[in-house]
This record gives sequence, structure tokens and C-alpha cells, in this order.
Amino acid sequence: MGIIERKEREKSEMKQFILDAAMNLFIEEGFENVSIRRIADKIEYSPATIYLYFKDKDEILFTLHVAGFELLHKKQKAIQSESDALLRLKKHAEAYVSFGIENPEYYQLMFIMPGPIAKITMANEWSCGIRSYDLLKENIKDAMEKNQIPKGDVEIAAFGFWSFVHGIVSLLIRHLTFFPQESRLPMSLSAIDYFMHTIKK
Amino acid sequence: MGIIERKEREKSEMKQFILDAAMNLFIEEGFENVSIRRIADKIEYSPATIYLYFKDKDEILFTLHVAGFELLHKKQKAIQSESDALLRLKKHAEAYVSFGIENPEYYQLMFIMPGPIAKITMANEWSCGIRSYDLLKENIKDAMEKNQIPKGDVEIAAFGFWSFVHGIVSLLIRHLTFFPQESRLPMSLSAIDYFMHTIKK
Amino acid sequence: MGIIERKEREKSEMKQFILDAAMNLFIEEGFENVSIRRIADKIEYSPATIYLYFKDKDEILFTLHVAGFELLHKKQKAIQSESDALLRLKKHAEAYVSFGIENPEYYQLMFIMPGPIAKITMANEWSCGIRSYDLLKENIKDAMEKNQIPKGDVEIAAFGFWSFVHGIVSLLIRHLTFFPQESRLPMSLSAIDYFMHTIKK
Amino acid sequence: MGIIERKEREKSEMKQFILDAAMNLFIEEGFENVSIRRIADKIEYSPATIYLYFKDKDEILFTLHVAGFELLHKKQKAIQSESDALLRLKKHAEAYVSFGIENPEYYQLMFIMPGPIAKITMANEWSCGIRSYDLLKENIKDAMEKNQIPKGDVEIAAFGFWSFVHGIVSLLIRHLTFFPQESRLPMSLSAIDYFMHTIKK
DNA sequence: AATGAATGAGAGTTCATTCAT
DNA sequence: AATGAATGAACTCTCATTCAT
Repeated sequence: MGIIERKEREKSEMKQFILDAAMNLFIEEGFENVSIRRIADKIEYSPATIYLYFKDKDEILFTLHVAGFELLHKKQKAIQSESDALLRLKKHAEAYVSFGIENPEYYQLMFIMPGPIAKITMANEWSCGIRSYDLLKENIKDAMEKNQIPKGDVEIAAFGFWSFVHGIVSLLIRHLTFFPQESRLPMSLSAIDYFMHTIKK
Repeated sequence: MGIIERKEREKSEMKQFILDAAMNLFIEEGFENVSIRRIADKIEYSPATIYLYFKDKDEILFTLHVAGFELLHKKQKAIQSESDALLRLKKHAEAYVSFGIENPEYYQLMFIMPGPIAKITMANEWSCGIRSYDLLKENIKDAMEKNQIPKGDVEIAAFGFWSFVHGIVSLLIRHLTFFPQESRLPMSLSAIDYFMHTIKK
Repeated sequence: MGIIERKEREKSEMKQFILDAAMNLFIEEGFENVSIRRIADKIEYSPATIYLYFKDKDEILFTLHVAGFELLHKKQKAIQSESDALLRLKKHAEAYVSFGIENPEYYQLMFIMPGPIAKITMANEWSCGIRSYDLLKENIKDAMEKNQIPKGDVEIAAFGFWSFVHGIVSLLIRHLTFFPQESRLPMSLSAIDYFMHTIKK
Repeated sequence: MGIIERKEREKSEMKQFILDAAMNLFIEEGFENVSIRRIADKIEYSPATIYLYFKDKDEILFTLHVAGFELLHKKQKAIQSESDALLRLKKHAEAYVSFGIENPEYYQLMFIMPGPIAKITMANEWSCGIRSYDLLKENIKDAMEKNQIPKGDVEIAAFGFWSFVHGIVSLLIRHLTFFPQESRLPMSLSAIDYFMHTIKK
């Protein structure tokens, strides 16, 4: 039994090795420069080897995608302990935005790039994303019930809320604002602050 | 005299023909599949012919880009006549979102795709985008001054506002919501409605 | 009659116009950047127009080639009045080398580039070159007869002599020496000087 | 162990295969017709395969270039044992010229073609050529010191000497003489002979 | 388990040239 | 006389992927 387990452990270690390399390339050189060959060069294996661990390039991207959602979800669960619904909502937004700013390459993969997303929606594997969205809806519902924000259709409010934070990250990632690098997070937090302030009943 | 005019008309028609083909490819096959050759195939001309009308691929993308901004700006100017500041702000949002939903391929080119954006920001040609953003800031300032929305830093409020609508369009374009095609616009308008309702002082 | 003549004059003026443009491009941008389109751009005519005056690109190069020989021949005839055979030989060498250094692009066309030369030898149009070569042989024969240089096979001596000066120009044109631009001519003259000094009986 | 060696041998055989094909194309079709595709066609491999063995086209040309210098240098070292300085100089010339006549395609690559030369001088990789030139200068200096040829500036004399032999080869390669193929070498040797005879003090 | 070798398909671009007008 | 419009053929190079070993 030990042998099989060891083999499996080794296999998954190698997978992780490849994923790390891919993600690094991603960060350092941008999406369009991530190629199988480049990944292989980076880990000092041959391109063919990668195909022993992943069916094709898409599978690599998809796996990274899922890992990204794991990371985001962890961040969001961490603030779920906050008891005040409105504050929790705010922290939720802050966590989301800071995740996006700190991990722009993951964010891109998860929410912006057309290729991987298409694959994922097709594969009905969006479940990992839905989990996070459900958390958001719960928080909104809670805040509405506690009369902290105006009542309304939860689905729509959640969509709006998500749009807001997704918009912040998207604009920043694409450098569509002229905020200097270091003031991105503070500016975003200020925007969230203003928004939460106005929404408060 | 008529001859010159006809030639010019034909030339610009051909240009438009190429642009249309490029845009169609865009919609149908996604950005990474838009190549000079594919465009040429589509219009049943040789690849070399395209270079008679556009300097290179970037010029095609850039032209589409500018045309997109033209379209958006026109939509926004149309609602600028609204005298009530808050309502104007709302209409502004609605116009933006409906532009994005109606012209997803333009929107993608203008605000989502990495390639062209880099070229454009470099080329200091972002001016067409700024024009729209300035309109937004004016409207917000006006609404603040008229005490219709909470006072605050205009820059930040504008960033938040833009994030909100940009987020809506981005999510819809990437099919990250499960709203059926036909209910996208109504859902978006509802979200804007809820948002404008909460922001109102 | 006048009309026909005028037409012909205009035709040959246009030909010269094209040739000048080609040669300029040659000088300014190097051989590989001389294209029909570039020539056309330069003279502000369409590429097709050029084909009204020249059968194809090769004919342009060939014509320039002949013009180069004309220039060289003129230079050589100018020193032919020198009565001392040895001195005449020296001046011959100097004229050749200075022609090459002053008109590197012509020289290239005439003696270095494979394409045009192949065409020319095929077309048996080398006559213009032979004329210059014959002058050289005469001068050598004269110097031998006057006992100014060692007697020997005139054909061989002429070949050696030509090789010497051709070698000088070729090396300089290809920047195979590290002499700075301005000292090329003096260095070449010194080399000729040394050579003529040693050859003197 | 044998496996690795065999693989390496095969790899270098393939490299040589490509180089040979390139060189053949060179000879048969001239420089401007040497393209990656043509090489690939010739060896009946796909163009992409070539990139497994050479980084790019320049590397192929550069490799051929260096091989040429290796060949030339070997020939020159072989006659360096000659003790008489003047005779050594003569043999030097003969070796150079016979190298050029026997390997016209190498010679062209090394000393005549514009493209590769530019790359090489830039890359400061001209060292292989300088090695040969230094040998020449030594020989000339030696002959001057031994009073076998007229004293003078070594640099200039070397330049003149090199020009002479380079000129011979260049003229022959470009078929600018009408010597029949088989009498090229003898004619060249005769020319060297005459030249060495006249230079002798 | 790992890989060296190979490739088809495709990218953007430039060229000399033709021909109807 | 001049040209606008068009093109086929070529260029270098990169990619994801396969397969025998």
C-alpha cells in the first residue's frame, strides 16, 4: 500500500510543481507568454513530460483557476465570523478586492480571461465560484433582514454588489485608472467605504 | 469630380468591410482567433489586400477601439440634457450598461482586452476614454453639490461609480451570471435602480 | 516631329528620375531595402508607373550598373593624359580606388552584388566593363615596354593589378578594416604608394 | 553511457546535415534564396525542425561563418612552418587564394556578403578573422626585418597585401574575369608569382 | 517516468508584379 | 500616361501536441 501512496504523493507533488511554474510565468511574463514550452523550460523538464500530468494546456489553466477560488474562499470564510451583518458585508468586499489586487494573475484567470472561463462554464465546474457567491447572498440577506440596508431582491442586490467589487479589481488590473501602484488598495478601500456609507440605511 | 468621390467612398466602404469582418470574427471566435488571415478569408480577399487599407493589425484594432468610444460618447451625450442631477447620473449608468450589453465586442476591446489597451494608453490616445470619464465626474459633482447624494471625494466616488457599471458589463460579457440572455438588460437596470435608490440621500 | 521628340525627352527624364530615386534609396538605406514600392513612394508615383519605364526591377539595377561604368570610365579617361607610363598606372589605381570609396553603392552594384552581375554576364553586356579593363592593360603594357615595371604576361599582371585595387575597395566597403571613415582614402593611397614603390624596377 | 554519446552524435550529425543543406543552397541558388523553408525542403524536414537545432537563421549563417574561418586558419597554419619569410608570405597568399577558389561559398559568407558580416562585427566575434590577419602581419614584419621586402608601415603593407589576395578571390567568385573554370587557380598563382617577384627587394 | 524528435498549423508581414480603368 | 486595387508567394518564427523509445 505504501508504494502506491508514495507514487500518488509524488505525482501530485509534480503536478503542483508544474502549476507553480505556470503561475510564476503568468505573474512574471503575462498570460500570452505562458506556453507549455516555457513552463517546461522553467521546471527543467521536457514539454512532453507535462502531458503526463495534465491532459492539455487548458487543464493546467483550469486547475489554477480552481486553486484561485480556493484562495478566495478561504479569505472570505475568515471574515465570516464578524457578527454585525453590515460590517461583515463590508469586510467581504474588502477581502474580495484585496484578493484581486494581491493576486491579479489569479483574478484574471478566474474572472477576466475568456479562454479558461469558457472551458469552465462548459464543464459545469463553476461550483467553486458559486460557493463564494452564495456566501455573499447570505450576507446580504442577513443585512436586509436586520434592516441595515434597504430591502430588495437579494439576487439583484448581490449581482450589484459583486459588480461593484469586480469592477474595482477589473479596472485596476487593466490599469484603466491612473492611480499609482501603491495607492490602489487605499483608493479601493475608500471607494468601498463611500459605497457602504451611502448604502447604510 | 464624381470619380474621386466615388473612389474615396469605395475605399472607406472597403475599410468598413474589413472592420466589420474583424468585429464579426471577434464576436464569433473570440479575440485570440482574430488574425489577418482569418479576416482575409472572411471577406474573401487576400491577406495582402488588408494591408492596403490598414497599416497593420494594431491599426485595425485601434480603429475599432476608437469607433467604440465614439458610440459610447454619443450615447452619453444624449442623456446629458436631463436637468435633474441624480436622474442624469442614473441615466448615465443605464446608458453605459446598455452600451456594454448591446456592443459586447466593442466593450471588450475598449475595456477588457489587454493587448490593445496597452497600445492605446501608450499612444496617449486614451483621450477618447477620458472624455467620457470627465462627464461622469461632472455629473457626480453636480449631484453632490445639489445634496442629492452624500458628499465625498469626487475622484473616489467616480471611481466607485465607474467600477459598479464596469463590473456589471464585465460579468455579463464573461457569462459569469446565469441570467438568461434576454433578462440581462432588465436585471442590470434593476441593479442600477437598487443602487441609485440606496445612494439617494 | 517636335512632339515625338518632346515625348521621348520626357520619357528619358522620367527614367532618370526613377534611377536617381533608386540610387538614393540605395545609398540611404542599403541594397536590401530598395524595393519597387519604396522607389515609387520616393518619387511620389505609383509602383505600376515604374513598370511603364522599366521592364522589371532587374532592368533598373542593370541601368544603374551601366551608369556606374560610365562614371568610372570618365574618371579613368581623365588621367589618361599623363605621359609617364608608371605614373599613369598609379593614377589609374588611385582613380579606381577613389571612385569606389566615393561611390560605394555604384561599386557594389557593379562589382560585388551577385544578382545584377549574373544578369549582366548573361546578357553579354559586360562590354562597358571591358572598356575600362582594356585601358588598364594598355597602361601596363606601356610601362612594361618602357621598362618601368618587370616584364611579364600582360594579362596576368593586369589581373593582379585589378585584384589589388578591387580588393582595397571591397574590404573598405564591407567595413572589414577598422580604419575610421575619414582615413580610408589616405590609407588606400598609402597602400597604392607602397605597392607602386615596390613594383618599380 | 553509449546511449548519450549516440544521441549527441546524432544531434551533431543533424546539425551538420542542416549546415550542408544550407551551404548547398547557397552555392546553387545564391544567398538571397537561402531561407529556412528552402533548407527544410531540401532536407525533407519541416521548417520547425530546424529550430530544434539552431536558434534562428542567423545562428546557421554564423556557424557556417565560423567553420569557414576554421578551415582558412588551418590552411594558413599549415604553411607557417616555412622558415624563409618571403616564401612564407608567398605561401600565405597562395593558401588564401586557393581556399577562396576551393570554397567560394564559404568565402562569400566570410568576406563578401553584407548581412552576416554586420551581425558578426557587432557581436565582436570577428576574433576568428583577426587571428588570420595577425598571422599575416607577423609574416610581413618578419620579411621587412629580414630585408626581403621594402620597409614600410606594416599596417599599410598588410592591408595592401590582403587587398591583393581578397581582390583575386572576389573577382573570380563573381566571374568578373573570363578565365575558364579550370585555369582560375593557375592564373591566380601566376598573378601572385608576378607580384611576389616585383616586391622582392 | 521521462524525453528527444518531429510536425502541422498558424501568426504578421512584405514583395514584385499584373491589369482593368 | 498613370494608377488603384489586388494578389500569390514568400519570409521568419512559435505553438500545442504526439509518439516511439
